[in-house]
Amino acid sequence: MTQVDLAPKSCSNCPIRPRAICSRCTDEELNELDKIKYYKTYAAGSSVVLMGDPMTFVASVVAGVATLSRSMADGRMQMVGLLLPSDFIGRPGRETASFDVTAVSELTLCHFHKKPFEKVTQTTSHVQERLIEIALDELDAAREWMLLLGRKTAREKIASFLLICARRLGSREGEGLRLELPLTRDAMSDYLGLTIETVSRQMAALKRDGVLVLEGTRKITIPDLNRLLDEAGDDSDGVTLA
Amino acid sequence: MTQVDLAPKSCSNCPIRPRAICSRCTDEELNELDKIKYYKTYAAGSSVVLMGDPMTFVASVVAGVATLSRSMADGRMQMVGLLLPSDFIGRPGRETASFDVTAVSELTLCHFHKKPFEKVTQTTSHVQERLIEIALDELDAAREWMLLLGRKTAREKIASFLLICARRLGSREGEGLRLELPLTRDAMSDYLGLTIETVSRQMAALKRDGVLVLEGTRKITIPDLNRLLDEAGDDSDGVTLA
DNA sequence: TCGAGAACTTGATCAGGATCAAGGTTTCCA
DNA sequence: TGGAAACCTTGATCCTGATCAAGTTCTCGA
Repeated sequence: MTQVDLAPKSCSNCPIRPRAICSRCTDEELNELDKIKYYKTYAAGSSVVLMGDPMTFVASVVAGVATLSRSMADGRMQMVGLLLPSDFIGRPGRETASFDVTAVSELTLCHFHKKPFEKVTQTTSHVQERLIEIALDELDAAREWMLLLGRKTAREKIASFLLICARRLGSREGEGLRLELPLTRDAMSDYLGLTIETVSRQMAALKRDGVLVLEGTRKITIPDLNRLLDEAGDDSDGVTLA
Repeated sequence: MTQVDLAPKSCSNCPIRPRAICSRCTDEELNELDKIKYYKTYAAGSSVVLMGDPMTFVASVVAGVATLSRSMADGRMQMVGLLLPSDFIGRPGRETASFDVTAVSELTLCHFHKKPFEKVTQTTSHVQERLIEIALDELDAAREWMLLLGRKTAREKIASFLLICARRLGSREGEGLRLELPLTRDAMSDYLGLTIETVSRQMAALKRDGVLVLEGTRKITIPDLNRLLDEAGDDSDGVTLA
């Protein structure tokens, strides 16, 4: 596989700065971070860490899509987070991974060695603040997702997922919104607590009912975002999935 | 209702200090906190805050049990957190509540006015650190719960819930473990993403199969914790619900 | 101690989504 | 460019947990 190295050469041309853990860092602080960071690219489908592995780093997603998931002994699994560019991976103060992290597409991470990074958080209060913000945003998103998993119908689950993707990845096109789904049907089913067959059927139903237009299997157009919002049930204040 | 005021007179006799947000505070810092805090007791069943309400405080649970929940327009609801003594409520840096908070039993909270509390977190690094720890622990618990909601059977859900209660509330008794359930069957169903009838039936089934002994409707004994662990599916590393 | 309401249990039936099974597309590389 | 594998769709059937409907057992105040 020819693999283009997508790593930015330095923080100055980094595409995710505004939302990342380092968003409020001064040039000087960035220089400090530079000493403890390294970029690495993972192939689509490869594993970044497995549950129980020692975690020697934390990282930011620079490009691509990763998933956080948890499995049961008999093979049942549930995705518990979707990691898009600027999202943060890892947990200062914890030695081993609590979940599996998997690259879904080709994935570039900006890694920080954990020990020195912890020193930075302890001494740099705005990094610590940013970390709290990130953790609390993810907590809100996780709880929102609990409502989805526990109480929503299959159709509502699909609509909610499309809504998240539309908000985070969509681009306006005339009346509607255009986007490319970041996940396969299979990964969608893992995320939504459904089977792949149910995902496929509900996508077909939403298409039949004019809620979305499919072009191939990943490219979709949402002609009317409010219609989709209705279908999603009760996402009144907007899901902002971590 | 005769209502005994359970509020401790001061931090020195506070039962939840070791695990609370103020666990690492010096006496001096406690004096500072003392100026911005107040105790308040809520009757069982009463609402502490509703989603969308302005949040003017953060708080620690001192005694009793509260729930965090989220509802849909048509009445469906999902509990997204169970708050036991020492757990923290609220989110610095957010103006309105993202979820409903309800007192399940008589509940005593130690409130801190939000604005001055935010000042404390900004200037006291170990409070900020404790806040990160708490948020990340809750995030882990929420993600663990997502696996339960998305993939576990009704029987496994009940067993997982009992396991959490046993770990956090149980006391050893001979071979087994004894505890009083903190929730009604109805609240359990909200928590587990089930109906009350299913909860009742599965409790009966677990009793029939000797996994638990019921005494009345809330007092239970677990003769064999490992047996319960098996029934819960895959809680290998231990659920520590926030 | 009685009575009313809340909390809980149990039974019968139903339905949404899982499972089993087969076939159709797309992608990718040899 | 052809073939295999991955990915996706569609159909038939099944099963777990929801829903509907009575009862029963607690709890607590009068």
